[in-house]
Amino acid sequence: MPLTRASARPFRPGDLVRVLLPLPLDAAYDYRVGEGMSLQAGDFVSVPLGPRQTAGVVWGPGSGEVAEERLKEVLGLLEAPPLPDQSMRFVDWVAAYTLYPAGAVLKMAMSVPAALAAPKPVVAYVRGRDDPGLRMTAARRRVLEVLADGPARSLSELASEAATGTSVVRGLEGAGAIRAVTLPGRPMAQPDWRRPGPELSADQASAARNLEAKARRGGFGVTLLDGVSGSGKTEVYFQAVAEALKRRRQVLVLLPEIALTAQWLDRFGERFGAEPAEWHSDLTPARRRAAWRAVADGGARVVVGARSALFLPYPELGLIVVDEEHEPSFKQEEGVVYNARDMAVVRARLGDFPIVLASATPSLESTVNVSTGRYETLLLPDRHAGAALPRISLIDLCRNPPARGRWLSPDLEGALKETLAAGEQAMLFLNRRGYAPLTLCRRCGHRLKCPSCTAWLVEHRRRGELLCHHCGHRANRPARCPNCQAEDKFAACGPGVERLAEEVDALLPGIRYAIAASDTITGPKAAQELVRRMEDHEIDLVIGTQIVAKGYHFPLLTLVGAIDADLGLAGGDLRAAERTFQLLTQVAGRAGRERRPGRVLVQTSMPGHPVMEALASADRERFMEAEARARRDAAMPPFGKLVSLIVSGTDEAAVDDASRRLSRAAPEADGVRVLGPAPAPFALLRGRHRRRLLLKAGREVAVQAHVRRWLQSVSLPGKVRVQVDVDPYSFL
DNA sequence: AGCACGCCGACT
DNA sequence: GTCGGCGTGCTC
Repeated sequence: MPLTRASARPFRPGDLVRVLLPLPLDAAYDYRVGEGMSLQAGDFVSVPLGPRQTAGVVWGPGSGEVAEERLKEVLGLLEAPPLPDQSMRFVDWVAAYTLYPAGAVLKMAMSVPAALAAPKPVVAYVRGRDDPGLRMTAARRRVLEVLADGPARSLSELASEAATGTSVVRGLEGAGAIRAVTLPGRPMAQPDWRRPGPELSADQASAARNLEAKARRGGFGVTLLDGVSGSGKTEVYFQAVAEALKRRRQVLVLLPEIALTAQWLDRFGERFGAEPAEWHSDLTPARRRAAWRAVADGGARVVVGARSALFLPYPELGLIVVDEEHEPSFKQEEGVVYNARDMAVVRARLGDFPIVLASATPSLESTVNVSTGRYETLLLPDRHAGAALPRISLIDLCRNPPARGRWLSPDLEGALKETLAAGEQAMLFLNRRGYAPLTLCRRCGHRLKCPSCTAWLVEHRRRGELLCHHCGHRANRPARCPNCQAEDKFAACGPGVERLAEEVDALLPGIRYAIAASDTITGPKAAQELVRRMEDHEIDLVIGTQIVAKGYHFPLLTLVGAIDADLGLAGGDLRAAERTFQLLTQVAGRAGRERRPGRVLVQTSMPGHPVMEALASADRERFMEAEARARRDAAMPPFGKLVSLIVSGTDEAAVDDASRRLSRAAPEADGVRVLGPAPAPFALLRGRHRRRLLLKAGREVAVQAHVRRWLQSVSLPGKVRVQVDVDPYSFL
């Protein structure tokens, strides 16, 4: 009916519309709808902005608060499906919660500007006219034979099937023997929910049925899938994925570290017979564009991605799975600061569909939400296929120390030798990149530090450089001490994975090992290569940082050694104990995942610490209860709320002045306290001085309103920046 | 985020 | 004398 059509596109020529731009502006801008144009909320449009033009989204009717002479006209409607209403509400919600401008949040949903143009038609080749005069070569003949049967091929497909280069194909095109045609966009291969899943254990099957029923019914609800490492959580939630696909809904699976998901993708492919759409930072521009577009037009039914995949414009999202939900890397620390796990729950609530949080070591937040009844829980207490959980033993470094200048205790060294002698594989875990975390001058004690951060320079011997892990500053190893000019007096202090490798190499000459750290495993390809080398038993040992804790399944790996289990406990971080427990449990979970039993040796100088006792006694519940009690007593999250403000700038005096003024203007209300200013843990970072204020409030307090009013009440010079972090994780 | 405007060091 | 460094501010 005309009536519904008119109300569906309510903005007509001459009307004012509010257009949200993907920029950190405080508000959406008003524009006038041009002649011959009709718009609706969600439309992607092109608008003038100062001297340039930008893409934005029609957010609603104009505010009418802008002087007539400043108003400009919408330039045009872009050829992309409109941003779904749920995505718009999500952007507004995240902006209000994180206290970032809505435009900054929208930018995450519009991260591929090229996707807003009409998709390029797919060009493919078919046979052209038969020309007896055509000069024939072997390569040309192969090309024509390939096209003789079956469908049109793209340039690259045709060249590779005919085992020739693209120039031959183009030559034939020029000669008229083949011609290019445009095809409608190629549909992507679709995951097939009808394919039978693997046989599940009784526990798995009952959890799977439960999730399946939730996906069938729809409706918002959070389920914590709490299963020990190796219990087959993935297969269980795949059942819910299959059900959502059957209901014609899109599915999003969030993984903490997409570089490490090669094995996950293989499993998905085996289960559903097609690849999901991938979304992460190292996609090529073309694949990025294709993925965004496929999500927007509904062609992508399953998306697996890192946290930013949450902001893609799903028109039919019906299930989210957050795998490894405890992972701190779900917290985005740059740009808009948000926690993807928490925002995923919000997204599910806005869309009124179920969400599954999966982990072998659930976060305290989720555990508490289960105990208060906000989340449901499904338990998988046993490893799949009868594999046993590994035995965890502590090695007391005070009683059983390594030799001087070494890091492997005699016990761990012995276990390593035994394991390799038995033809099995081992993993050594040390959460420190590089060779040594600190280099000092033995004569004067001078320590090499970063010129623009409060941090030591870390020696990376293999690259022959000293690196700052915070700003990327690089320096060569100086020949003489910059302080006392002494030559050759530098001493490396403490171990990193490279130094550990050196020790192992000396101990077991010829041992085949790989170092796995963020600088050696840089993307999915490198991760896949590591997996392959382990599976093919090309290497006997992996020496890795925290990136080896996640998700890997190495059938022959039976020994895990944690070199310095206490590393994460230093520094008064709120979540230090929880995180250390999770990390060590996850690393331990790599051992003995198939028939051969695993063992885990944890080197610690604090065997009496609650984290170590919990690991040794496999008593997660008691540990988490004690953590929860401590947090409740201190009114800390999740029993209280925190907002951190980092004041930063290059001018230290201005930063100090701004922080003091903020402190004086701090909100005064029941249940709200402001601590600080204090030097932020990195008081100097990338050349900027930093001070921190911390707002602490009761659970019931609407902290956002307080902080918004607080920031508005103080006018600060432009050279001083305030970064707001609602629910800070790392206290950096 | 761009892009323009504006105020201090090494060039024809 | 200017070219240009990026620090600061504005964009409906």
